[in-house]
Amino acid sequence: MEDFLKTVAALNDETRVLLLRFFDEHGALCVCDLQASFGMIQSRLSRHLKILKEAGFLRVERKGTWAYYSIRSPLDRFRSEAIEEIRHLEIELPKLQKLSQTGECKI
Amino acid sequence: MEDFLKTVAALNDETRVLLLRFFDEHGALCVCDLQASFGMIQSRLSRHLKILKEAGFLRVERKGTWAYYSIRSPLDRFRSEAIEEIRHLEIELPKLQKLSQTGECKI
DNA sequence: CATATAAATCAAGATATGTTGATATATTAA
DNA sequence: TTAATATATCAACATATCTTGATTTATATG
Repeated sequence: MEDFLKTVAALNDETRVLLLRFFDEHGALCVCDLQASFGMIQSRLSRHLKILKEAGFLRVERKGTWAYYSIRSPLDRFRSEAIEEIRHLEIELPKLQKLSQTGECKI
Repeated sequence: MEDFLKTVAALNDETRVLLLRFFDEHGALCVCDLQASFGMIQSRLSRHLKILKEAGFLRVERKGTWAYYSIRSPLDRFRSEAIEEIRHLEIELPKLQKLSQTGECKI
């Protein structure tokens, strides 16, 4: 029960749904990429990424000071179905700004 | 997005997960059956049933003063998967007290 | 009609969650 | 070591959600 509630609680926020969809489309991204793409402040993103990670949706890989988040694989059945559902939502996502790759990340 | 968030919000509460599992096991039940079975007050149950209904999980059929709730059928894919997931949770449910059938419902 | 029962709704308080700005931590490089 | 950058965490406030008890609504019955 605890695990299930943590999973659905993670899904129960528009920002986190947008993030999951963004990762689903673009793969691994670091926080500053998301800051640039979504125009959100860093503490807000860190919080949501932590919730998604602890709910089993995301994994993190550190490279220097960067933290690259991506959708965990494999996902169990229910989480996969959730991602699939999110994949088919009609939502407008921001354009990807991948600053971490070009070294422009000084936000 | 709105519909998806409403669906996961409905799942994001232990009481509602227990109710869904209870309906999954026992079929149609009225509010007073649930009051007797769960030992919860009526306003609390009515609120949760309304949320589950408006999220597309339950339907209601009125018979006199009774309102019989049951899991809606057919459910779309994601809601079905949610029910399936809930079906496999290791949770302890109360024993069913079906007062509405025996006419004992005077709570 | 008046009364009784089942269910829905409302108001108030408690708890949880999200946002922001400030601060702390970690890594890299001078 | 010091400074700079990226990320994480914290504190304060705002908003949302849950619970309860009281009230309202709807139906059935005398």
